[in-house]
Amino acid sequence: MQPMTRESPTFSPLYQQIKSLILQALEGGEWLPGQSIPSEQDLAVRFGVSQGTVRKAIDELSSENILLRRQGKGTFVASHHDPRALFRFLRLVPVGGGVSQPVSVPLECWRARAGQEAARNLGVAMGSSIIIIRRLLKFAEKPVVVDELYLPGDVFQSLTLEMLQDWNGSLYSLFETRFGVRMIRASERIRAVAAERATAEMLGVKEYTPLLSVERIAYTYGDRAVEWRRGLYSTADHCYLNELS
Amino acid sequence: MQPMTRESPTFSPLYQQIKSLILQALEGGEWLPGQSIPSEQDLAVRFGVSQGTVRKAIDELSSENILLRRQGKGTFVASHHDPRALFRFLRLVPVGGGVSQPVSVPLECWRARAGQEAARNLGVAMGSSIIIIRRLLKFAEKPVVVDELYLPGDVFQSLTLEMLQDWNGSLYSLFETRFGVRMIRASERIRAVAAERATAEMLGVKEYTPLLSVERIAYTYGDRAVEWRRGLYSTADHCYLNELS
DNA sequence: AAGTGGTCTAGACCACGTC
DNA sequence: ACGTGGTCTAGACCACTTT
Repeated sequence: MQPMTRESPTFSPLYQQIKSLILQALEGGEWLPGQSIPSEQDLAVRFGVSQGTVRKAIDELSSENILLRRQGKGTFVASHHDPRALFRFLRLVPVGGGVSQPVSVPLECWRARAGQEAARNLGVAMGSSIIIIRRLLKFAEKPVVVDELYLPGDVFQSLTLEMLQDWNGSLYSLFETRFGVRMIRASERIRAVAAERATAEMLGVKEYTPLLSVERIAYTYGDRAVEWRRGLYSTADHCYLNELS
Repeated sequence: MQPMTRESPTFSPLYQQIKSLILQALEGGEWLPGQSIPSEQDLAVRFGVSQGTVRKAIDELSSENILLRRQGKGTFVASHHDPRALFRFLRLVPVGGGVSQPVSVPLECWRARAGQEAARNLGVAMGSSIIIIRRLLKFAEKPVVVDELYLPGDVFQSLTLEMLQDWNGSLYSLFETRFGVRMIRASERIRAVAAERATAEMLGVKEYTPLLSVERIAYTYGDRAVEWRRGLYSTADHCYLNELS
């Protein structure tokens, strides 16, 4: 592999090309979440570039939380099994300051056809098969979030309510393990809404209580949207924490 | 300058030490926001290290939005005058998808003594002098946010309501220009609350309308807290956008 | 001792912006 | 033509982990 010259219309730095090749390998399942990838030196030989160039590619993938470097041990494919990954996608902290692990309680799971909004958010055709999940998130036995998720049916074909209930771990670790779908990034749109009666009951708050409405679109490799969800957060005992930097 | 050995109890990589020295120079006002800093080669000579080491230090400062590299031109001290810096600290987008610049409308500005909460959040002694600002944020003539800010009195001594009203630009660009205080990062805690009567009137919504309560602590160099604010956001036409990555 | 990532250096050349 | 940051290389040595 050689650096292209400015003459090339598709010019990009060598380390970016290496980064793409590594991403391809990841997407193709050559190295699975939790496993180590080859050493920098091996990859340098494989791609025919210097170790420094591989290093720079891995640096970026590492800062994007796609790979994880561990000195002396190697470089690993990031996994949602890692408890540190949890807070990345669930930015809820107790208002008092303590710590407690969330417990996911799946309520329903059914098939449907994509409406206009779901189709747009998931990047699929209207009328195509989708899966809808409703679920509760509890902290220390107390319900804090009620979620509704929309997933593309083709990707999550064999998903059932039982599978969700039998799994103890995050949804994303289930998706990663059972469906080979690893969430890379997401964007959330947050608004304030009043609790409707059914929601209020599930969360144990009064009707019309202000709640956070958190709408998320999550993406896997190649910026492909594979989840659209809307959560209603009770912020009596927890708040959404965001670090601006 | 030389790399320390593992024997040293204060071991840190050379490039981290260079990074600290650059931060010191920034904090000391050696290079002001918007200005360029010396070239990598000059800094390498000044600090007695290789260009690559300076480069790595600047890389990190650049990824933290403290410096800004421009190929062919040089490396610049980031400034809140840069319109791109605005969205970093105000993650509001129109729900329709259009674009419009916010306009800040200062309402009040007065002196007070720090209570327990303000003292804790600003890292000052209880009873010390603080400044409180109330202000409205409008998008396309419509009020969307009402803010209350708490600032340490010693840092912002000469601040007046007139100064705020005469300034057209963001608050942070005022702080940077008039008080030499540059905000580096902030952390926000978001909850949902019901609008009180006075707030509802200012935002043009009904009493008890659900609003976002966004509480922010902002930090300058050396992780020193220099602002505590609470904003109430009307999310009828705008929503808070957060990218999880 | 061997293998991994982490740091540091020196030098070559490219791409961008200004003079 | 010159100066700036951006890329790429090759090699040395350090720090951490495992064998």
